[in-house]
Amino acid sequence: MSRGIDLPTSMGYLLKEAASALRAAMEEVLRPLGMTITHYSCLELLAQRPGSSNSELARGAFVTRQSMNVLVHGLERDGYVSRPAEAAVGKVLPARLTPRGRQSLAAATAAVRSVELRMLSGLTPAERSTAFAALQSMTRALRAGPG
Amino acid sequence: MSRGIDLPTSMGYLLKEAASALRAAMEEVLRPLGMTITHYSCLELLAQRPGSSNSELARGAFVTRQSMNVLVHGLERDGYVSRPAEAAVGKVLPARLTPRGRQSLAAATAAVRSVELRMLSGLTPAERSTAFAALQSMTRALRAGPG
DNA sequence: CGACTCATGTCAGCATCCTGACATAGCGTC
DNA sequence: GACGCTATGTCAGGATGCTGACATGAGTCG
Repeated sequence: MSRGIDLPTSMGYLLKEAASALRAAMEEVLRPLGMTITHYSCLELLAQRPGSSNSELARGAFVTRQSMNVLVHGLERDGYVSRPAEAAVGKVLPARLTPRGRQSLAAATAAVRSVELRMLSGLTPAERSTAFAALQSMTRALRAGPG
Repeated sequence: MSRGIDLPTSMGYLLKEAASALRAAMEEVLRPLGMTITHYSCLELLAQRPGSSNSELARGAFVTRQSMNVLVHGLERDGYVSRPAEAAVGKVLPARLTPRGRQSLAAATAAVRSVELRMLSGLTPAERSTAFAALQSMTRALRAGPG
């Protein structure tokens, strides 16, 4: 089919490839639970930072406020999260997990953890920490801007 | 604003974070050239594998055949790539870069290369190859499936 | 206090990409 | 040659996410 020419051996392409594979694997294990990756990300963020605002969740899940807004509304409608009807102070509506949301998250977390373990199965602890530091360095350098 | 609680320190989150930062940085440098990431990816793939089919390009750019199809039609309309009107054999329409496409790609490649260099600026050659191998291992393990 | 800046929530419109489905061509097997 | 399997190109429909814009509230500085 293809002439077997070398695919791009750039770190950028490899990073995209790994992220794509991770995304596919996570979708695969979350689908049986009736959740999407964004669903899970939102719940996981709320578990770690209860009372987060919509905008904070959006930044944590790498989406816009608007997208996260419709998602949170859906989660609220389905009883996974709860928000006060009106802002106690300012315009921020702090969201929290409901018991149902916490229960749903527990199953999802287990599934995602298994994916992450599989992803790291071929690496020694030393290699893992090196890769971890390298990814942190890359993210920092990219965020620094062109200057 | 936030209580400064530790953000997820999982490799998966970090991978997504790095890929997101890379995407943002690439969009930033490609926008002045009037190109999107998918545009660039398609042209780069065609430069490395001339005569690729639409489906091959889709796999290489991590999108569906349908999405790549509309993209290639646009690139063909704008004179960046050329495809035969009818398939010489089978249904495959092999695409090739036009001189204009090659010229446009050259500028984009330079811009993307600068982003990649910035991304790797904080890493030693040894760290780079270790990270490269780690990403390859992670991708392989994820693609292997749950079994 | 008044003006300015910033962050947030929200609305409307649009672009992008995907899922599902279909017909067709090549390939291998019998 | 007939059949099944795979891959490709294409069409229609819908879900998802983003850009642009607006009003409001909080904090800051003169």
